[in-house]
Amino acid sequence: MKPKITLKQIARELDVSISTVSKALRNDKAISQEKRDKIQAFAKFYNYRPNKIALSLKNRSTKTIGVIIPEIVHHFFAKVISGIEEVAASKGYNVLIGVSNESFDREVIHTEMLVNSEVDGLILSVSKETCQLQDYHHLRETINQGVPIVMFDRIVEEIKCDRVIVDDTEGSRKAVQKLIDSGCSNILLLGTKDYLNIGRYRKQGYLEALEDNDIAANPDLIIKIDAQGDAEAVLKSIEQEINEVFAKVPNVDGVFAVNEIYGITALNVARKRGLRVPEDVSVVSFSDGVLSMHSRPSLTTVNQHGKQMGATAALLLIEKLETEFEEESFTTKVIQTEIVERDSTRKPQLA
Amino acid sequence: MKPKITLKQIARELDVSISTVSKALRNDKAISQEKRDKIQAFAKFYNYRPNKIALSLKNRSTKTIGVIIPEIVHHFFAKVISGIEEVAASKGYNVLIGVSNESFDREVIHTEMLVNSEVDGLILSVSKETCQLQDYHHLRETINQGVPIVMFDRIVEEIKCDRVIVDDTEGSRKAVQKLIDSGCSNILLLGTKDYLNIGRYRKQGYLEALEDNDIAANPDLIIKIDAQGDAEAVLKSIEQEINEVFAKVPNVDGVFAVNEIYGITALNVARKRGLRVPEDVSVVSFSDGVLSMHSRPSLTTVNQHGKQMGATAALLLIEKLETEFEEESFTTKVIQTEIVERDSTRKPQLA
DNA sequence: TTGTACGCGTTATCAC
DNA sequence: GTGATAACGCGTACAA
Repeated sequence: MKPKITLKQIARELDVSISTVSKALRNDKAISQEKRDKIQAFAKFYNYRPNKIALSLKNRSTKTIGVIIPEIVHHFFAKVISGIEEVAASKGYNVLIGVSNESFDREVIHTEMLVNSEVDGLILSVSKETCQLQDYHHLRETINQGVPIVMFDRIVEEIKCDRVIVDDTEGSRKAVQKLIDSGCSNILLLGTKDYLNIGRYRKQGYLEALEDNDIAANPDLIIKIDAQGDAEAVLKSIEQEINEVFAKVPNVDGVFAVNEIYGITALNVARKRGLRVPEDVSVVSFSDGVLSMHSRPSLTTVNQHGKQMGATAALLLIEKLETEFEEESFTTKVIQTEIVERDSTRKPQLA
Repeated sequence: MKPKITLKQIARELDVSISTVSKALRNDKAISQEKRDKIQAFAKFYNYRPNKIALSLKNRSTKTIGVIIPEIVHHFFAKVISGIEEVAASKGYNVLIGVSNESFDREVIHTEMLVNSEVDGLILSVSKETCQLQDYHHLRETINQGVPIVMFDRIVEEIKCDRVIVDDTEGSRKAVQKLIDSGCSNILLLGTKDYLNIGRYRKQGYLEALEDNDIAANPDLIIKIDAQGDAEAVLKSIEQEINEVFAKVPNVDGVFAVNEIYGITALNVARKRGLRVPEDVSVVSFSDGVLSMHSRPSLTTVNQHGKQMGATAALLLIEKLETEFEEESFTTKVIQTEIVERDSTRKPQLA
C-alpha cells in the first residue's frame, strides 16, 4: 500500500528542502546526524527509490544495453542473450531486446528506437536481409550518434566497431579434419548461401581441410540449402535435397553440416537409406542447440559457445561505455570452437 | 556525422524559442506556415528525434514492458518472448528482459529494478525457488506501486492479477486418453515435483484420464524427476530413473512425459531396451521445443503454443495499461493445447 | 548545517 | 503567431 514516493514528497512531509533530503540519503556529512537518521528512516519506511528515468535524463546514461538479434527462438541466440544478460546484470545494466526477424526494416526500426536515448550501447547480429542489401546506414548513424556497437556472429566488415566472432573457418577445418582422420574421404558439405559470412567461412574451412589432405573437392558434394517456410516444410525440403545427393553420389562416407538441424536431418536420412552411422557414414555439425545430445546416435558437434560470445560482447561494450577517453580503437574477439565428440563419428584409426 | 540534436539547439540555430520549435514540429497551426516549413526542414536535415527519456519523465510512462522469466535458454520461454516482442513492437512498446535463473533473489532484484520507473507493466513467470519459498512480497509491492502484472505459465494463485495459462490438466488428460485409445493400459507418468503447478496439474490430468477409463493408477508408474546439474548429468540421471521403472514394471506400454526432454529420453531408453516404438510402447509428451520433430521416431506431443501465450500476455498487459479507468478486474486466459500426432504413437484401434 | 538555483529535454499553459 | 514559464525527479554547485 505504498505508492511511489519522491524526494519532493519526503521533503514536504519532513518540512525540509529537497536537496537536504537528497544529501541525507547519500549520507552527506554536511547534514546533521539527527536529520540524516530521520530522513533515512522515513525514506526506508516508504521504500524510497530514486526515479531511474530522472537519473537517466540527468546523467545522459540509461544503464541499459540494447540487443538486436535476427531471431530469438533459436538456441544459439538464446544462449548469447543469456550471456549478455548475466554480465549486464552483474554490472548493473538492463537489457532491452529487439528481434529483427531477419528483416532489414525491422532491424532499422529497432535500431532507431533503441538508439534514440534509450540505450547506452548496442549489441547486434545483423539480419540476413541486411547482409543481402548491404545497407548499413542505420549502423553508421548509430555510431555517429556516439552509441557504440558490438557486433557478434553475423558481422559487417564495412562497419568499424568491436566484434565477437567464432573461428568459423578454423572450426570447420577441425571438424572436417576429424572426419578425414576417422577415414572419410567423400565428405558432403551441407552449407548455406554465401551472403552469410558463416556460410562462406565454414565452406572455406571445409575446403582448406580437403586441401590439407590432398583431397579434391567434389562440387556435387557441396550443397547450399536455402529453405524457407514453416519448420515442417523446411525439414521436408532439406531431407529431399540430402536424399538427392546420396542418390547421386552413393559413396558419401562423411557429412559436415553448418548447423545442427542439417546435421540431424542428414543423420536421419542416412539411416533411412539403410546406412549405419557412424560405421558407413559419419556426421559432424556446427551446433548451437540441444538436438545433438538427444539424437540417436548422438551427434558430434563443433560447439560455438554462444553464452561466452554474449558475455564477451557485453564485457566489451560495457568497458567501452565506462572508459572516459575513447580513442578510436576496435577489438575483435575470436571465440574458440571446440569439438564435442559424441557417437556420430568413429574414433580416429590409429595407424 | 550528425550528433544528437535537441529542441534547444534547433531553437538557437534558427533564432526562435524552444516552444516555437516544439509546436512547429507537431505542425501546430499557431505557427506560421513559413516558420513551420523552415523548422521542419531543419529538423529533418539534422535527423531530430525527441528524447525518449525526457518524454518518459514528462509522461510518466516509458512505453516499455518488463519481462521476467526463469530461464531464457529454453525453447518455451524463447517462444513466449517472441510472442511478447511481436505484440509489443506492433504497439510501440519496448521489451526489457530479466532472467531469474530460477532464483528467488534474482527474481526480486530484477523486479525491483524494472518496476522502479523503468517499465509500465510486468509480464512474468515465477522461478522455482519462489514457488517453494512462497514469498511474494515483491509481486505485491509491484502491484501496489500501480504497475500491473500479467503472469504466465508458472502463476501464483495468491496474487491477484491477469494470467495466461495452458490448460495443463486438460492437455494431459487428452494426451493420456490418446495413449489409452491406441491400446495402452500401463502408462508411465514422467512428472516433476508438485510444487510447480504444471507438475501438479499434469499429474491430475493423467489421473483423470485413467479414472475416466476405469484404470487403476499404479504408484510405481508415477515418478517425479528432480534432476539438477549440467545438461549431460541431468540426462544420465533421467535415463537411469526411467530404466529402473522399465526394469521393475516390464509391461509398460505407454509413456506420458511432462516435457520433451523426458519424452525423448524415455523414447531412447525404450529403444535401447529393445522395445519398438510405437509398437511395444507409445510415447507422448508435453512440448515446447524442437526435439520432437527431429527425433526418430518423431515424438507425438501436446503443443503448448508458447508464442501465443506471450502474445496474449502482452495484449492483456497493454490493454490494461491503455485503459483509463481501471476497475479491479482480472482476466485469466486459458490457452488451449493441441495434440500434434507424430510417429511415437499408434493410430487409434478402431473397433 | 541547510536551502536556492540550475539543468537534463520535453510539452502544456498562458501571456504578450 | 510567438515566447516565457512551469513541471516531470534528481543531483549538485553555490549561496546563506
